[in-house]
Amino acid sequence: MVTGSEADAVAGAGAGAGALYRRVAADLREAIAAGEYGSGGRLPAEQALAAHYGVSRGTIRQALAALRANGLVTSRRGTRRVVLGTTRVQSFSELVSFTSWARSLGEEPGGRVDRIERRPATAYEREQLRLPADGEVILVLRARTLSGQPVMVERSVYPLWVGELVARIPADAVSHTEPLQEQGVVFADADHTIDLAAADADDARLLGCDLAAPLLRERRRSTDPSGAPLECSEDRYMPGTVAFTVHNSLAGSALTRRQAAP
Amino acid sequence: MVTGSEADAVAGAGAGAGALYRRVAADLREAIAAGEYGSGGRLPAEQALAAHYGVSRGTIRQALAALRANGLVTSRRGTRRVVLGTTRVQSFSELVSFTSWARSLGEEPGGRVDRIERRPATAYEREQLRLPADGEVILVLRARTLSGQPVMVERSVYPLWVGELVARIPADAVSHTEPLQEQGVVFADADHTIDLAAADADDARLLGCDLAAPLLRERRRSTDPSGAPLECSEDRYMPGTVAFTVHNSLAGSALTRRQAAP
DNA sequence: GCACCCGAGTTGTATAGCCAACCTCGGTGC
DNA sequence: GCACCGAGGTTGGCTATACAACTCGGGTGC
Repeated sequence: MVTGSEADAVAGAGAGAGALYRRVAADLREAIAAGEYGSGGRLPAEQALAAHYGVSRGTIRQALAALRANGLVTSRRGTRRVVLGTTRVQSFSELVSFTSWARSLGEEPGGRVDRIERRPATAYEREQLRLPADGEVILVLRARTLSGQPVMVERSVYPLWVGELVARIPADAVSHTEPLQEQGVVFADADHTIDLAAADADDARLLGCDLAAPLLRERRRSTDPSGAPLECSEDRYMPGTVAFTVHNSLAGSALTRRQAAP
Repeated sequence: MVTGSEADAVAGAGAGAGALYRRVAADLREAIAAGEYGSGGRLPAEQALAAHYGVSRGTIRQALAALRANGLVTSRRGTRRVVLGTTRVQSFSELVSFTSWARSLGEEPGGRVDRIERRPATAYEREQLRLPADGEVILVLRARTLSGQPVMVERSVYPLWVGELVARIPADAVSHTEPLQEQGVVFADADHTIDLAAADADDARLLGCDLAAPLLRERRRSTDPSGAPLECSEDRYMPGTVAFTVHNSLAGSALTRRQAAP
Protein backbone atom coordinates (compact mmCIF):
# COMPACT_ATOMS: atom_id res chain seq x y z
CA MET A 1 0.00 0.00 0.00
CA VAL A 2 1.38 3.35 1.07
CA THR A 3 -0.39 5.00 -1.79
CA GLY A 4 -3.41 6.74 -0.28
CA SER A 5 -3.24 10.12 1.33
CA GLU A 6 -5.10 9.42 4.53
CA ALA A 7 -3.52 8.44 7.80
CA ASP A 8 -5.93 5.68 8.73
CA ALA A 9 -4.42 3.12 6.42
CA VAL A 10 -3.88 0.75 9.31
CA ALA A 11 -7.48 0.80 10.44
CA GLY A 12 -8.48 0.28 6.84
CA ALA A 13 -6.23 -2.75 6.59
CA GLY A 14 -8.59 -4.59 8.88
CA ALA A 15 -8.30 -5.64 12.51
CA GLY A 16 -5.51 -8.14 11.99
CA ALA A 17 -3.23 -9.06 14.86
CA GLY A 18 -3.79 -6.79 17.82
CA ALA A 19 -0.55 -4.88 17.97
CA LEU A 20 -0.25 -1.83 15.79
CA TYR A 21 3.25 -2.59 14.60
CA ARG A 22 2.15 -6.07 13.56
CA ARG A 23 -0.59 -4.68 11.39
CA VAL A 24 1.81 -2.23 9.83
CA ALA A 25 4.30 -5.05 9.25
CA ALA A 26 1.61 -7.21 7.65
CA ASP A 27 0.58 -4.37 5.39
CA LEU A 28 4.14 -3.71 4.31
CA ARG A 29 4.67 -7.41 3.70
CA GLU A 30 1.68 -7.46 1.42
CA ALA A 31 2.86 -4.40 -0.43
CA ILE A 32 6.29 -5.93 -0.92
CA ALA A 33 4.85 -9.26 -2.02
CA ALA A 34 2.68 -7.38 -4.52
CA GLY A 35 5.87 -5.94 -5.95
CA GLU A 36 4.88 -2.40 -5.09
CA TYR A 37 8.49 -1.38 -4.64
CA GLY A 38 10.06 -3.87 -7.03
CA SER A 39 12.87 -6.26 -6.22
CA GLY A 40 15.83 -4.17 -5.21
CA GLY A 41 13.61 -1.11 -4.95
CA ARG A 42 13.61 1.31 -2.06
CA LEU A 43 11.11 1.61 0.73
CA PRO A 44 9.82 5.03 1.78
CA ALA A 45 11.65 6.67 4.65
CA GLU A 46 10.60 5.86 8.20
CA GLN A 47 9.17 9.32 8.65
CA ALA A 48 7.10 9.02 5.50
CA LEU A 49 5.75 5.66 6.60
CA ALA A 50 5.01 7.01 10.06
CA ALA A 51 3.06 9.89 8.56
CA HIS A 52 1.21 7.61 6.17
CA TYR A 53 0.15 5.12 8.82
CA GLY A 54 -0.45 7.80 11.39
CA VAL A 55 1.85 6.19 13.95
CA SER A 56 5.13 7.15 15.54
CA ARG A 57 8.51 6.41 14.07
CA GLY A 58 9.18 3.93 16.84
CA THR A 59 6.24 1.81 15.80
CA ILE A 60 7.37 1.88 12.20
CA ARG A 61 10.82 0.79 13.27
CA GLN A 62 9.36 -2.15 15.17
CA ALA A 63 7.47 -3.24 12.07
CA LEU A 64 10.52 -2.86 9.86
CA ALA A 65 12.67 -4.81 12.31
CA ALA A 66 10.31 -7.73 11.84
CA LEU A 67 10.60 -7.53 8.07
CA ARG A 68 14.33 -7.34 8.34
CA ALA A 69 14.50 -10.39 10.58
CA ASN A 70 12.57 -12.25 7.91
CA GLY A 71 15.00 -11.20 5.23
CA LEU A 72 12.54 -9.06 3.30
CA VAL A 73 14.50 -5.82 3.47
CA THR A 74 18.00 -4.60 4.19
CA SER A 75 18.73 -1.88 6.63
CA ARG A 76 21.78 0.29 6.86
CA ARG A 77 22.48 3.69 8.26
CA GLY A 78 22.25 6.57 5.84
CA THR A 79 20.13 4.99 3.09
CA ARG A 80 16.56 4.01 2.63
CA ARG A 81 15.77 0.34 3.07
CA VAL A 82 16.04 -1.88 0.04
CA VAL A 83 13.72 -4.75 -0.83
CA LEU A 84 15.69 -8.00 -0.72
CA GLY A 85 13.07 -10.50 -1.74
CA THR A 86 9.38 -11.11 -1.73
CA THR A 87 9.61 -14.37 0.15
CA ARG A 88 6.35 -15.33 1.72
CA VAL A 89 6.90 -15.74 5.41
CA GLN A 90 5.32 -18.61 7.23
CA SER A 91 3.88 -18.31 10.68
CA PHE A 92 5.41 -20.13 13.59
CA SER A 93 2.65 -22.73 13.54
CA GLU A 94 3.50 -23.61 9.96
CA LEU A 95 6.95 -24.45 11.20
CA VAL A 96 6.33 -26.49 14.27
CA SER A 97 3.28 -28.17 12.85
CA PHE A 98 3.63 -30.33 9.78
CA THR A 99 -0.13 -30.15 9.40
CA SER A 100 -0.54 -26.40 9.10
CA TRP A 101 2.50 -26.24 6.88
CA ALA A 102 1.05 -28.75 4.46
CA ARG A 103 -2.35 -27.06 4.49
CA SER A 104 -0.87 -23.69 3.69
CA LEU A 105 0.54 -25.28 0.55
CA GLY A 106 -2.80 -26.70 -0.46
CA GLU A 107 -1.61 -30.23 0.17
CA GLU A 108 -3.57 -32.86 2.04
CA PRO A 109 -1.68 -33.78 5.21
CA GLY A 110 -2.21 -37.06 7.02
CA GLY A 111 -0.82 -38.88 10.01
CA ARG A 112 -1.05 -42.27 11.65
CA VAL A 113 0.34 -43.28 14.99
CA ASP A 114 2.35 -46.47 14.63
CA ARG A 115 3.34 -47.04 18.23
CA ILE A 116 3.17 -45.43 21.64
CA GLU A 117 5.34 -46.52 24.51
CA ARG A 118 6.02 -45.33 28.00
CA ARG A 119 9.53 -45.86 29.25
CA PRO A 120 12.30 -44.37 31.41
CA ALA A 121 13.93 -41.34 29.83
CA THR A 122 17.40 -41.69 28.40
CA ALA A 123 20.11 -39.38 29.69
CA TYR A 124 19.72 -37.22 26.59
CA GLU A 125 15.98 -36.96 27.03
CA ARG A 126 16.30 -36.12 30.71
CA GLU A 127 18.55 -33.24 29.82
CA GLN A 128 16.41 -31.99 26.97
CA LEU A 129 13.15 -32.25 28.86
CA ARG A 130 14.70 -31.27 32.20
CA LEU A 131 13.51 -34.40 33.97
CA PRO A 132 14.77 -35.96 37.23
CA ALA A 133 16.98 -39.05 37.21
CA ASP A 134 14.05 -41.45 37.41
CA GLY A 135 11.90 -39.49 34.94
CA GLU A 136 9.70 -41.29 32.45
CA VAL A 137 8.61 -40.23 28.99
CA ILE A 138 6.08 -41.19 26.36
CA LEU A 139 7.37 -41.92 22.88
CA VAL A 140 5.07 -41.55 19.90
CA LEU A 141 6.13 -42.97 16.55
CA ARG A 142 4.04 -41.59 13.75
CA ALA A 143 4.04 -41.70 9.94
CA ARG A 144 3.11 -38.48 8.16
CA THR A 145 1.76 -38.29 4.64
CA LEU A 146 1.26 -35.68 1.95
CA SER A 147 -1.70 -36.50 -0.28
CA GLY A 148 -1.50 -40.12 0.81
CA GLN A 149 2.21 -40.39 0.07
CA PRO A 150 4.39 -41.26 3.10
CA VAL A 151 6.85 -38.44 3.52
CA MET A 152 8.11 -38.33 7.08
CA VAL A 153 8.48 -40.41 10.21
CA GLU A 154 8.11 -38.53 13.47
CA ARG A 155 9.54 -39.75 16.76
CA SER A 156 8.27 -37.47 19.47
CA VAL A 157 9.23 -37.84 23.09
CA TYR A 158 6.99 -36.09 25.62
CA PRO A 159 7.07 -35.64 29.36
CA LEU A 160 4.25 -37.63 30.92
CA TRP A 161 1.82 -34.77 31.41
CA VAL A 162 1.95 -33.95 27.70
CA GLY A 163 2.28 -37.53 26.53
CA GLU A 164 -0.88 -38.53 28.34
CA LEU A 165 -2.80 -35.90 26.44
CA VAL A 166 -1.26 -37.04 23.16
CA ALA A 167 -2.11 -40.67 23.87
CA ARG A 168 -5.80 -39.75 24.04
CA ILE A 169 -5.80 -38.37 20.50
CA PRO A 170 -7.17 -40.81 17.86
CA ALA A 171 -4.41 -42.71 16.06
CA ASP A 172 -5.31 -41.34 12.64
CA ALA A 173 -5.76 -37.71 13.69
CA VAL A 174 -4.27 -35.35 11.14
CA SER A 175 -2.91 -32.90 13.68
CA HIS A 176 -1.57 -33.35 17.18
CA THR A 177 -0.68 -29.75 17.91
CA GLU A 178 -4.21 -28.51 17.38
CA PRO A 179 -5.86 -30.74 20.02
CA LEU A 180 -2.96 -29.98 22.35
CA GLN A 181 -3.43 -26.27 21.83
CA GLU A 182 -7.09 -26.62 22.71
CA GLN A 183 -6.07 -28.11 26.03
CA GLY A 184 -3.75 -25.23 26.77
CA VAL A 185 -0.47 -26.72 25.58
CA VAL A 186 1.14 -23.93 23.58
CA PHE A 187 4.35 -24.29 21.60
CA ALA A 188 6.30 -21.05 21.83
CA ASP A 189 9.98 -21.70 21.14
CA ALA A 190 11.84 -24.41 19.29
CA ASP A 191 15.42 -25.35 18.57
CA HIS A 192 16.05 -27.29 15.38
CA THR A 193 19.07 -29.30 14.34
CA ILE A 194 19.17 -30.45 10.74
CA ASP A 195 21.41 -33.14 9.33
CA LEU A 196 21.30 -36.50 7.65
CA ALA A 197 20.42 -39.95 8.97
CA ALA A 198 20.11 -43.51 7.67
CA ALA A 199 16.72 -45.21 7.66
CA ASP A 200 16.23 -47.81 10.38
CA ALA A 201 13.73 -50.66 10.24
CA ASP A 202 10.80 -48.46 11.33
CA ASP A 203 11.65 -45.77 8.78
CA ALA A 204 11.98 -48.29 5.98
CA ARG A 205 8.69 -49.94 6.85
CA LEU A 206 6.71 -46.71 7.19
CA LEU A 207 8.25 -44.80 4.32
CA GLY A 208 8.65 -47.70 1.95
CA CYS A 209 12.34 -47.03 1.44
CA ASP A 210 15.36 -49.31 1.76
CA LEU A 211 17.05 -49.97 5.05
CA ALA A 212 19.89 -47.45 5.59
CA ALA A 213 18.52 -45.18 2.85
CA PRO A 214 19.58 -41.55 3.44
CA LEU A 215 16.94 -39.30 5.03
CA LEU A 216 16.86 -35.63 5.94
CA ARG A 217 16.71 -35.46 9.73
CA GLU A 218 15.33 -32.65 11.87
CA ARG A 219 15.73 -32.87 15.61
CA ARG A 220 13.58 -30.45 17.53
CA ARG A 221 13.11 -29.38 21.10
CA SER A 222 10.07 -27.25 21.84
CA THR A 223 9.14 -25.30 24.92
CA ASP A 224 6.00 -23.52 26.08
CA PRO A 225 5.85 -19.78 26.79
CA SER A 226 7.20 -20.26 30.29
CA GLY A 227 10.22 -22.13 29.01
CA ALA A 228 9.04 -25.55 30.12
CA PRO A 229 10.13 -28.32 27.70
CA LEU A 230 7.16 -29.82 25.90
CA GLU A 231 8.63 -32.10 23.34
CA CYS A 232 11.83 -33.50 21.99
CA SER A 233 11.38 -34.94 18.54
CA GLU A 234 13.30 -36.49 15.70
CA ASP A 235 11.69 -36.25 12.27
CA ARG A 236 13.03 -38.01 9.20
CA TYR A 237 11.98 -36.86 5.76
CA MET A 238 12.13 -38.67 2.45
CA PRO A 239 14.67 -36.92 0.20
CA GLY A 240 13.16 -34.50 -2.28
CA THR A 241 10.02 -33.79 -0.31
CA VAL A 242 11.02 -30.87 1.89
CA ALA A 243 13.86 -28.43 2.30
CA PHE A 244 14.53 -26.04 5.17
CA THR A 245 15.22 -22.41 4.54
CA VAL A 246 16.72 -19.85 6.88
CA HIS A 247 17.61 -16.22 6.62
CA ASN A 248 20.32 -14.56 8.62
CA SER A 249 22.14 -11.27 8.62
CA LEU A 250 24.95 -9.35 10.22
CA ALA A 251 22.51 -7.89 12.71
CA GLY A 252 21.59 -10.94 14.69
CA SER A 253 20.74 -14.34 13.43
CA ALA A 254 19.31 -17.62 14.58
CA LEU A 255 21.21 -20.01 12.34
CA THR A 256 24.38 -21.76 13.36
CA ARG A 257 26.58 -24.46 11.96
CA ARG A 258 27.51 -27.23 14.33
CA GLN A 259 29.99 -30.00 14.46
CA ALA A 260 28.01 -33.19 14.20
CA ALA A 261 27.79 -35.28 17.33
CA PRO A 262 30.00 -38.40 17.25
CA MET B 1 27.42 -10.42 35.89
CA VAL B 2 24.74 -8.22 37.45
CA THR B 3 26.22 -8.70 40.87
CA GLY B 4 28.10 -5.50 41.64
CA SER B 5 26.45 -2.42 43.03
CA GLU B 6 27.90 0.18 40.72
CA ALA B 7 26.26 1.45 37.56
CA ASP B 8 29.32 1.42 35.32
CA ALA B 9 29.27 -2.31 34.71
CA VAL B 10 29.17 -1.74 30.98
CA ALA B 11 32.26 0.41 30.91
CA GLY B 12 33.93 -2.14 33.13
CA ALA B 13 33.04 -4.91 30.72
CA GLY B 14 35.50 -3.42 28.27
CA ALA B 15 35.04 -1.48 25.07
CA GLY B 16 33.54 -4.34 23.08
CA ALA B 17 31.30 -3.65 20.10
CA GLY B 18 30.48 0.04 19.85
CA ALA B 19 26.79 0.06 20.61
CA LEU B 20 25.76 0.11 24.22
CA TYR B 21 23.05 -2.47 23.86
CA ARG B 22 25.49 -4.86 22.21
CA ARG B 23 27.84 -4.62 25.13
CA VAL B 24 24.99 -5.22 27.53
CA ALA B 25 23.85 -8.19 25.44
CA ALA B 26 27.36 -9.63 25.39
CA ASP B 27 27.65 -9.27 29.12
CA LEU B 28 24.31 -10.96 29.71
CA ARG B 29 25.28 -13.74 27.33
CA GLU B 30 28.41 -14.36 29.34
CA ALA B 31 26.51 -14.35 32.59
CA ILE B 32 24.01 -16.83 31.21
CA ALA B 33 26.72 -19.04 29.76
CA ALA B 34 28.42 -19.00 33.14
CA GLY B 35 25.21 -20.37 34.59
CA GLU B 36 24.67 -17.33 36.77
CA TYR B 37 20.92 -17.70 36.59
CA GLY B 38 20.77 -21.45 36.08
CA SER B 39 18.93 -23.28 33.35
CA GLY B 40 15.30 -22.42 33.69
CA GLY B 41 16.18 -19.63 36.11
CA ARG B 42 14.83 -16.13 35.97
CA LEU B 43 16.56 -13.01 34.77
CA PRO B 44 16.33 -9.79 36.78
CA ALA B 45 13.57 -7.42 35.74
CA GLU B 46 14.26 -4.91 32.99
CA GLN B 47 14.23 -2.06 35.46
CA ALA B 48 16.76 -3.79 37.69
CA LEU B 49 19.03 -4.44 34.73
CA ALA B 50 18.65 -0.86 33.57
CA ALA B 51 19.64 0.42 36.99
CA HIS B 52 22.55 -1.98 37.19
CA TYR B 53 24.01 -1.10 33.83
CA GLY B 54 23.13 2.57 34.18
CA VAL B 55 21.19 2.65 30.91
CA SER B 56 17.57 3.17 29.99
CA ARG B 57 15.01 0.42 29.85
CA GLY B 58 14.85 0.79 26.07
CA THR B 59 18.49 -0.13 25.74
CA ILE B 60 18.02 -3.14 28.00
CA ARG B 61 15.10 -4.24 25.87
CA GLN B 62 17.22 -4.01 22.74
CA ALA B 63 19.82 -6.23 24.33
CA LEU B 64 17.25 -8.72 25.55
CA ALA B 65 15.59 -8.84 22.13
CA ALA B 66 18.91 -10.04 20.73
CA LEU B 67 19.18 -12.78 23.33
CA ARG B 68 15.63 -13.81 22.66
CA ALA B 69 16.22 -14.01 18.91
CA ASN B 70 19.10 -16.33 19.66
CA GLY B 71 16.92 -18.55 21.80
CA LEU B 72 18.72 -17.84 25.04
CA VAL B 73 15.71 -16.55 26.96
CA THR B 74 11.94 -16.58 26.77
CA SER B 75 9.91 -13.47 27.01
CA ARG B 76 6.28 -13.10 27.90
CA ARG B 77 4.15 -10.43 29.34
CA GLY B 78 3.72 -10.46 33.08
CA THR B 79 6.69 -12.59 34.11
CA ARG B 80 10.40 -12.20 34.31
CA ARG B 81 12.37 -13.72 31.49
CA VAL B 82 13.43 -17.34 31.84
CA VAL B 83 16.74 -18.78 30.71
CA LEU B 84 16.09 -21.30 27.93
CA GLY B 85 19.57 -22.54 27.22
CA THR B 86 23.17 -21.57 27.42
CA THR B 87 23.80 -22.16 23.74
CA ARG B 88 26.92 -20.45 22.54
CA VAL B 89 25.95 -18.10 19.76
CA GLN B 90 28.08 -17.78 16.70
CA SER B 91 28.66 -14.54 14.90
CA PHE B 92 27.43 -14.01 11.39
CA SER B 93 30.92 -14.48 9.97
CA GLU B 94 31.09 -17.91 11.54
CA LEU B 95 28.04 -18.76 9.52
CA VAL B 96 28.84 -17.47 6.13
CA SER B 97 32.49 -18.33 6.35
CA PHE B 98 33.49 -21.96 6.75
CA THR B 99 36.92 -20.73 7.77
CA SER B 100 35.97 -18.66 10.79
CA TRP B 101 33.51 -21.31 11.86
CA ALA B 102 36.19 -23.98 11.85
CA ARG B 103 38.66 -21.74 13.65
CA SER B 104 36.20 -20.94 16.40
CA LEU B 105 36.03 -24.66 17.05
CA GLY B 106 39.77 -24.99 17.25
CA GLU B 107 39.87 -27.00 14.05
CA GLU B 108 42.31 -26.42 11.23
CA PRO B 109 40.37 -25.32 8.14
CA GLY B 110 41.76 -25.70 4.65
CA GLY B 111 40.66 -25.06 1.10
CA ARG B 112 41.83 -25.74 -2.42
CA VAL B 113 40.34 -24.39 -5.60
CA ASP B 114 39.73 -27.22 -8.03
CA ARG B 115 38.43 -25.30 -11.00
CA ILE B 116 37.41 -21.81 -12.03
CA GLU B 117 35.33 -21.16 -15.10
CA ARG B 118 33.68 -18.16 -16.67
CA ARG B 119 30.44 -18.87 -18.46
CA PRO B 120 27.00 -17.44 -19.29
CA ALA B 121 24.66 -17.43 -16.30
CA THR B 122 21.85 -19.95 -16.18
CA ALA B 123 18.30 -18.68 -15.82
CA TYR B 124 18.40 -19.56 -12.12
CA GLU B 125 21.65 -17.72 -11.59
CA ARG B 126 20.41 -14.67 -13.46
CA GLU B 127 17.46 -14.48 -11.15
CA GLN B 128 19.45 -15.05 -7.98
CA LEU B 129 22.21 -12.63 -8.89
CA ARG B 130 19.86 -10.20 -10.63
CA LEU B 131 21.79 -10.27 -13.90
CA PRO B 132 20.67 -9.26 -17.40
CA ALA B 133 19.77 -11.85 -20.04
CA ASP B 134 23.30 -12.02 -21.42
CA GLY B 135 24.97 -11.91 -17.99
CA GLU B 136 28.06 -13.95 -17.30
CA VAL B 137 29.25 -15.47 -14.03
CA ILE B 138 32.37 -17.00 -12.57
CA LEU B 139 32.07 -20.44 -11.02
CA VAL B 140 34.55 -21.56 -8.39
CA LEU B 141 34.67 -25.20 -7.39
CA ARG B 142 36.55 -25.69 -4.17
CA ALA B 143 37.26 -28.53 -1.73
CA ARG B 144 37.24 -27.65 1.96
CA THR B 145 39.01 -29.61 4.64
CA LEU B 146 38.96 -29.87 8.43
CA SER B 147 42.36 -30.89 9.79
CA GLY B 148 43.30 -32.25 6.40
CA GLN B 149 40.15 -34.33 6.06
CA PRO B 150 37.98 -33.40 3.05
CA VAL B 151 34.60 -32.37 4.42
CA MET B 152 32.81 -30.18 1.94
CA VAL B 153 32.66 -29.23 -1.72
CA GLU B 154 31.78 -25.63 -2.43
CA ARG B 155 30.34 -24.47 -5.73
CA SER B 156 30.19 -20.70 -5.65
CA VAL B 157 28.83 -18.62 -8.50
CA TYR B 158 29.81 -14.95 -8.51
CA PRO B 159 28.92 -11.98 -10.66
CA LEU B 160 31.96 -10.95 -12.68
CA TRP B 161 33.05 -8.05 -10.50
CA VAL B 162 33.28 -10.33 -7.47
CA GLY B 163 34.50 -13.38 -9.36
CA GLU B 164 37.46 -11.49 -10.76
CA LEU B 165 38.56 -10.65 -7.24
CA VAL B 166 38.13 -14.26 -6.17
CA ALA B 167 40.14 -15.52 -9.14
CA ARG B 168 43.13 -13.51 -7.95
CA ILE B 169 43.21 -15.29 -4.61
CA PRO B 170 45.81 -18.12 -4.42
CA ALA B 171 44.31 -21.55 -5.09
CA ASP B 172 45.21 -22.91 -1.67
CA ALA B 173 44.12 -19.89 0.36
CA VAL B 174 42.32 -20.93 3.52
CA SER B 175 39.75 -18.17 3.41
CA HIS B 176 38.06 -16.38 0.52
CA THR B 177 35.81 -14.10 2.51
CA GLU B 178 38.68 -12.47 4.38
CA PRO B 179 40.56 -11.22 1.29
CA LEU B 180 37.23 -10.16 -0.19
CA GLN B 181 36.39 -8.23 2.94
CA GLU B 182 39.71 -6.43 2.74
CA GLN B 183 38.75 -5.26 -0.72
CA GLY B 184 35.46 -3.90 0.49
CA VAL B 185 33.21 -6.82 -0.37
CA VAL B 186 31.06 -7.29 2.72
CA PHE B 187 28.59 -10.11 3.21
CA ALA B 188 25.59 -8.79 5.12
CA ASP B 189 22.57 -11.01 4.45
CA ALA B 190 22.19 -14.62 3.41
CA ASP B 191 19.37 -17.01 2.59
CA HIS B 192 20.05 -20.67 3.16
CA THR B 193 18.21 -23.71 1.87
CA ILE B 194 19.16 -27.03 3.40
CA ASP B 195 18.34 -30.43 1.97
CA LEU B 196 19.97 -33.58 0.64
CA ALA B 197 21.81 -34.27 -2.60
CA ALA B 198 23.62 -37.14 -4.28
CA ALA B 199 27.34 -36.89 -4.95
CA ASP B 200 28.29 -36.22 -8.56
CA ALA B 201 31.65 -37.04 -10.12
CA ASP B 202 33.33 -33.91 -8.72
CA ASP B 203 32.00 -34.52 -5.23
CA ALA B 204 33.10 -38.16 -5.28
CA ARG B 205 36.57 -37.23 -6.49
CA LEU B 206 37.13 -34.40 -4.03
CA LEU B 207 35.50 -35.97 -0.99
CA GLY B 208 36.61 -39.50 -1.62
CA CYS B 209 33.09 -40.85 -1.40
CA ASP B 210 31.11 -43.05 -3.78
CA LEU B 211 29.24 -41.65 -6.73
CA ALA B 212 25.65 -40.85 -5.73
CA ALA B 213 26.51 -41.05 -2.05
CA PRO B 214 24.13 -38.91 0.04
CA LEU B 215 25.43 -35.49 1.08
CA LEU B 216 23.99 -32.67 3.17
CA ARG B 217 23.42 -29.76 0.83
CA GLU B 218 23.28 -26.06 1.71
CA ARG B 219 22.35 -23.61 -1.00
CA ARG B 220 23.11 -20.02 -0.13
CA ARG B 221 22.50 -16.62 -1.63
CA SER B 222 24.40 -13.75 -0.07
CA THR B 223 24.02 -10.01 -0.53
CA ASP B 224 26.03 -7.01 0.56
CA PRO B 225 24.69 -4.27 2.84
CA SER B 226 23.05 -2.49 -0.07
CA GLY B 227 21.17 -5.60 -1.09
CA ALA B 228 23.31 -6.34 -4.14
CA PRO B 229 23.73 -10.09 -4.74
CA LEU B 230 27.30 -11.19 -4.13
CA GLU B 231 27.23 -14.92 -4.36
CA CYS B 232 25.05 -17.88 -5.02
CA SER B 233 26.59 -21.05 -3.72
CA GLU B 234 25.92 -24.74 -3.30
CA ASP B 235 27.87 -26.51 -0.59
CA ARG B 236 27.81 -30.26 -0.07
CA TYR B 237 28.94 -31.72 3.23
CA MET B 238 30.01 -35.24 4.05
CA PRO B 239 27.47 -36.80 6.39
CA GLY B 240 28.37 -36.68 10.06
CA THR B 241 30.65 -33.67 9.81
CA VAL B 242 28.27 -30.76 10.31
CA ALA B 243 24.71 -30.10 11.34
CA PHE B 244 22.74 -26.88 11.07
CA THR B 245 20.88 -25.50 14.04
CA VAL B 246 18.17 -22.89 14.11
CA HIS B 247 16.08 -21.31 16.77
CA ASN B 248 12.64 -19.89 16.21
CA SER B 249 9.80 -18.64 18.31
CA LEU B 250 6.25 -17.41 18.18
CA ALA B 251 7.50 -13.85 18.02
CA GLY B 252 9.09 -13.80 14.62
CA SER B 253 11.37 -16.37 13.13
CA ALA B 254 13.67 -16.89 10.22
CA LEU B 255 13.21 -20.60 9.62
CA THR B 256 10.76 -22.01 7.13
CA ARG B 257 9.98 -25.40 5.71
CA ARG B 258 9.75 -25.59 1.94
CA GLN B 259 8.47 -28.01 -0.58
CA ALA B 260 11.49 -29.34 -2.40
CA ALA B 261 11.94 -28.15 -5.96
CA PRO B 262 11.10 -30.79 -8.57
C1' DG C 1 -9.98 -26.78 52.66
C1' DC C 2 -11.13 -24.47 48.55
C1' DA C 3 -12.36 -21.01 45.18
C1' DC C 4 -12.04 -16.46 44.21
C1' DC C 5 -10.27 -11.88 43.84
C1' DC C 6 -7.23 -8.21 44.10
C1' DG C 7 -2.92 -5.92 43.87
C1' DA C 8 1.99 -5.72 43.18
C1' DG C 9 5.30 -6.75 39.84
C1' DT C 10 6.67 -7.28 35.08
C1' DT C 11 6.75 -7.08 30.14
C1' DG C 12 4.45 -5.30 25.79
C1' DT C 13 3.13 -1.31 23.05
C1' DA C 14 3.25 3.34 21.71
C1' DT C 15 4.86 8.19 21.70
C1' DA C 16 8.20 12.05 21.46
C1' DG C 17 12.56 13.90 21.00
C1' DC C 18 17.58 14.29 20.40
C1' DC C 19 21.99 13.48 18.42
C1' DA C 20 25.45 10.72 15.84
C1' DA C 21 26.89 8.15 11.96
C1' DC C 22 26.44 7.49 7.44
C1' DC C 23 25.09 7.67 2.34
C1' DT C 24 24.00 10.12 -1.85
C1' DC C 25 24.19 13.48 -4.96
C1' DG C 26 25.12 17.70 -6.80
C1' DG C 27 28.09 21.53 -7.12
C1' DT C 28 32.76 23.49 -6.90
C1' DG C 29 37.36 23.91 -7.99
C1' DC C 30 41.15 22.52 -10.53
C1' DG D 1 37.06 15.47 -17.24
C1' DC D 2 38.00 14.46 -12.56
C1' DA D 3 38.59 14.74 -7.60
C1' DC D 4 36.90 16.74 -3.70
C1' DC D 5 33.71 18.68 -0.44
C1' DG D 6 29.57 19.75 1.78
C1' DA D 7 24.50 19.86 2.59
C1' DG D 8 20.55 17.39 3.11
C1' DG D 9 18.31 13.15 3.80
C1' DT D 10 18.07 8.76 6.36
C1' DT D 11 18.78 5.19 9.69
C1' DG D 12 21.04 3.78 14.25
C1' DG D 13 21.12 4.50 19.09
C1' DC D 14 19.54 6.21 23.48
C1' DT D 15 16.47 8.33 26.79
C1' DA D 16 12.09 9.28 29.12
C1' DT D 17 7.31 8.53 29.90
C1' DA D 18 2.77 6.53 30.01
C1' DC D 19 -0.49 3.09 29.86
C1' DA D 20 -2.17 -1.70 28.75
C1' DA D 21 -2.04 -6.56 29.35
C1' DC D 22 -0.64 -10.20 31.79
C1' DT D 23 1.31 -13.41 35.75
C1' DC D 24 1.43 -14.85 40.19
C1' DG D 25 1.01 -15.14 44.94
C1' DG D 26 -1.26 -13.98 49.08
C1' DG D 27 -5.28 -12.88 51.45
C1' DT D 28 -10.32 -13.08 51.86
C1' DG D 29 -14.58 -15.16 52.13
C1' DC D 30 -17.20 -19.11 52.18
